[in-house]
Amino acid sequence: MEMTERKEKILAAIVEKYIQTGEPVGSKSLVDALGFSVSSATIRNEMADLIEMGYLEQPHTSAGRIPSSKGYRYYIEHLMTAYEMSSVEKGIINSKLRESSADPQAVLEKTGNILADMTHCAAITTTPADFEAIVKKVELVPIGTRTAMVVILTSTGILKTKVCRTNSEITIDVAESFYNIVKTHFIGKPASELSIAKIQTLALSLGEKSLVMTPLLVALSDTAKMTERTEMLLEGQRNLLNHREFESNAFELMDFLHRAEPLNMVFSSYNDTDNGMPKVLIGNENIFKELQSSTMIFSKYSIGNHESGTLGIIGPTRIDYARLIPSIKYLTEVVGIILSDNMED
Amino acid sequence: MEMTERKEKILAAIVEKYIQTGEPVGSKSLVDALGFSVSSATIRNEMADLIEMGYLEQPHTSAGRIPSSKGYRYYIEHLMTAYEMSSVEKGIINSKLRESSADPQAVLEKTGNILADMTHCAAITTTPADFEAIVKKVELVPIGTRTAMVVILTSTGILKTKVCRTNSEITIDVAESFYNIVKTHFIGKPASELSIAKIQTLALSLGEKSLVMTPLLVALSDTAKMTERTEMLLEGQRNLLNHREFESNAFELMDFLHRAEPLNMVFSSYNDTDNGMPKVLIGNENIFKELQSSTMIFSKYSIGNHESGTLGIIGPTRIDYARLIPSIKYLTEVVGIILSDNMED
DNA sequence: CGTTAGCACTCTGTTTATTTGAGTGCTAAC
DNA sequence: GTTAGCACTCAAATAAACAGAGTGCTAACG
Repeated sequence: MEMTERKEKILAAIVEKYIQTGEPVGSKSLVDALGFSVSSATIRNEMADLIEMGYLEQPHTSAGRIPSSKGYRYYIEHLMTAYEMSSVEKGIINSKLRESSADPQAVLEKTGNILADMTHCAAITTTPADFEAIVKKVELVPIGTRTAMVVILTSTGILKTKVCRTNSEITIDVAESFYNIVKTHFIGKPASELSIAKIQTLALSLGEKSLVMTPLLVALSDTAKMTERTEMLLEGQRNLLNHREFESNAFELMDFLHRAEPLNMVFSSYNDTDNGMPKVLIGNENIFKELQSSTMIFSKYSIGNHESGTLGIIGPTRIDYARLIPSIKYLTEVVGIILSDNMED
Repeated sequence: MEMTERKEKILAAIVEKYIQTGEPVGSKSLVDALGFSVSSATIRNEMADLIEMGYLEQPHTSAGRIPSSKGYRYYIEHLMTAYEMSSVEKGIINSKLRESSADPQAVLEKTGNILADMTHCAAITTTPADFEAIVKKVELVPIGTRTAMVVILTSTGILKTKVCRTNSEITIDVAESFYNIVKTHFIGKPASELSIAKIQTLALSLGEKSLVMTPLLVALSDTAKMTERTEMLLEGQRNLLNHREFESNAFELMDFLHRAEPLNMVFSSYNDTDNGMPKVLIGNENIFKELQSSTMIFSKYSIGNHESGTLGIIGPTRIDYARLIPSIKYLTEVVGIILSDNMED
């Protein structure tokens, strides 16, 4: 059976009405919602076809219809007219994000908040990470006589610090040796080379200085690891409680969201930028059963030219796709721009 | 009417049974739970007295009894035998926290996680803050030609950093001037003196250098402010969903917890350390109506000798006080010790 | 042939009535 | 002061009845 224009119009009307009301949509209520005039019986016939084609579902025999995952997908790919954000809205978002633009972590937290507020869903953002990043700069900042802060800056503009403590005094002499080692072994090389293993072999060759140096180098290695590791920020989980579809299993969903690994798996298995369009996973399109009554919309922001992190939302499948997809797209772009600004020298 | 030993035993039994089962406790089921043998009628008489005295409540006529806030309070103050944590448990907590002991933020996050896991409640921790802190050290770490990181260390061991960007190059000359200004105006003085107002008057007196210097000084002021501001970390909110008492209003409660100010108000209005014992606020003992069906247990950790921050939990009033109060007490002590360690030079 | 009116049928959600049982409060006797 | 006994209360569970939204099907229509 093939799709006709009228079927498309009916499908679109059902999706939109259902998104709006949350109630299964009946044939009668569609009669007036549609532009052209047909009887409810005709619509029923068409709806029966749409069910057969897999675009609609029936909660039970004598109930209205609701869109299936496939129905939503057809809708977002062929039927919906994406909402255009006004420049005012854009301006507000922009200025909110610029407030704390120097700290990536803060920017992403804010982004999460904005997303959660805008969408009434749970928002997820991941901090930038880049496995190919190279160490650009290392600094050792003295804090106390035996305490210092290690600072790493990578080529992708990621800045991480860590405080470490040693057993003996960090003299100027020590600091100098530290910088020498860093210069010859690490600057200009991938951060991933700063492994514990390498540190250990290096420490062995240091002789008596090894004792003071090792903690510093270990801290350095830890910090380097931080530049590679993505961290997940979860905002607005409480919004999930306002959707009836999660009444019963809100805990399971929230618990799932806290286990970062599976989500990371999802994010990383969709690495190809779809021309900058956010990726949408609807209901049973999700791999994890915990998500199969939800929709995820996410997108990768780029720092410079590298896809560095993800931001997205999780909500019910019944969600205003036409508005949210463009919003997430825009936020992704802005975050990319702001964080890229940070990178330049 | 005065309290008798038998009444106490009955009250304790009711509280404990109710905490365990969540069902109103009837007179019959108490007969065998009590050590001595009396009939259910006698217990009923006693329970009637306890209601009159305000220690018990009745959800409706012909139902069992549940403890009132006052009843819980009497229980924790006179009747319960505090649970002693085993040294194994203590050891586990200790080592978990030591893992990331250098970064206070990380320690508190971990603490929150541990608390949430242990108690199945929502856990709140606040970062250390001290209004009387004195600026001990300031560093300017070069990041790029026009970017630098400002570092502040206070007398209470709080370390904060902020990246800032200027419009012109940060030369060695500029850095020197910066250090001079800092040395003469800020080191050894309270962090609170680093106000924007003061920065502004200072900037005016700088002449041509003002242009480069102002962003640096503003960043410095911002960073100083960060040392004073407490930040709230909320962990394990989802646990609240597992308590029937929050079935209907979980959203309201979670939403309340996200508005940091009211909670801060609560924390700061109980500043006196009650001999190191955690503060317990049960049901209607809470000022905010959003909390009146919950119990808060919190306690202040000290860095050095100053009370610096708070950690605690929020859960239903029906909670295992005998176990949780000592746990929170212990955690508070450990966190204090770990963070104090960081402070020493 | 697609469209439509008509109608019996299905299923849910709501209301109302009935029953059950745990638990109480009270009284009178011990 | 304690207890057995008993009538009473109330929430929760079960059942029955009802209303109404919506369908599927059939037969008629243009």
